[in-house]
Amino acid sequence: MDMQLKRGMLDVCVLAAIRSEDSYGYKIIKDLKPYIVLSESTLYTILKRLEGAKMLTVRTAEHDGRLRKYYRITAAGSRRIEEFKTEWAEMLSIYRFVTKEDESYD
Amino acid sequence: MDMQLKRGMLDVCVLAAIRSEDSYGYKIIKDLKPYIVLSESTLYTILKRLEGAKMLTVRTAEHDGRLRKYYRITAAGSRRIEEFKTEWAEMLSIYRFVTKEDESYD
DNA sequence: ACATATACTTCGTGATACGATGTATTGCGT
DNA sequence: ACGCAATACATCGTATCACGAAGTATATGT
Repeated sequence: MDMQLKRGMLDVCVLAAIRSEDSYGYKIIKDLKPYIVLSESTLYTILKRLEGAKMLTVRTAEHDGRLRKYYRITAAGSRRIEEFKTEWAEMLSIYRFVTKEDESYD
Repeated sequence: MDMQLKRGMLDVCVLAAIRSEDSYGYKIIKDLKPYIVLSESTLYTILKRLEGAKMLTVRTAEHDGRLRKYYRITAAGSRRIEEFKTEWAEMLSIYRFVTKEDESYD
């Protein structure tokens, strides 16, 4: 999968991964793996960016004597997912343009 | 439209714009405008990249006493468009994951 | 004891979209 | 005749961003 292509989906994928319940870095990567592969350095960069944009909040909690950072989606984060749905319609229009058969010759 | 999202589509859009007949920079921008807006600096960067990847060839021709650079798609360029169709299936799978309703609570 | 999995962090690099700016010609309105 | 918009291409610098590499530290299985 071309990195450029998935680029715009990454942020929204991470938000979707924490949508139904709070999650943490390692788990997010594993949950997303069937759909999109991303490295740890990529994920933590994204999490920081989303935190800066107030699309998620962070809380540190101990689990089995080890610290975990749990991420929770905010209203702004949910709105971002909704916005993405709109953008997808534009993507679809572009897709149709690219894949439409050439009708100049037949 | 979020730049990140359209990023992966740009190259393929440009290829699609010259697919049915040779075209030149200014015209490509106008033809793509209904689907995707890109600046001249962006387009010429892309055209150079696609030329480097041998997905298109360039020829300079005079038109109304002014030089134009006409771009023609190659077999590799057409293959790139076909490849994109496959990638789109992955994009769709990601889209479904992001937009699927949360079934944890009802 | 050692390897593997879990868990998070930082740094550097390469790719790339785009605004700004520049050059040059054509065509149109007044 | 003059100015301005449109046509047409090019270059430079910058900001964003994904990711590999490397590091730190703990838990668990063999």
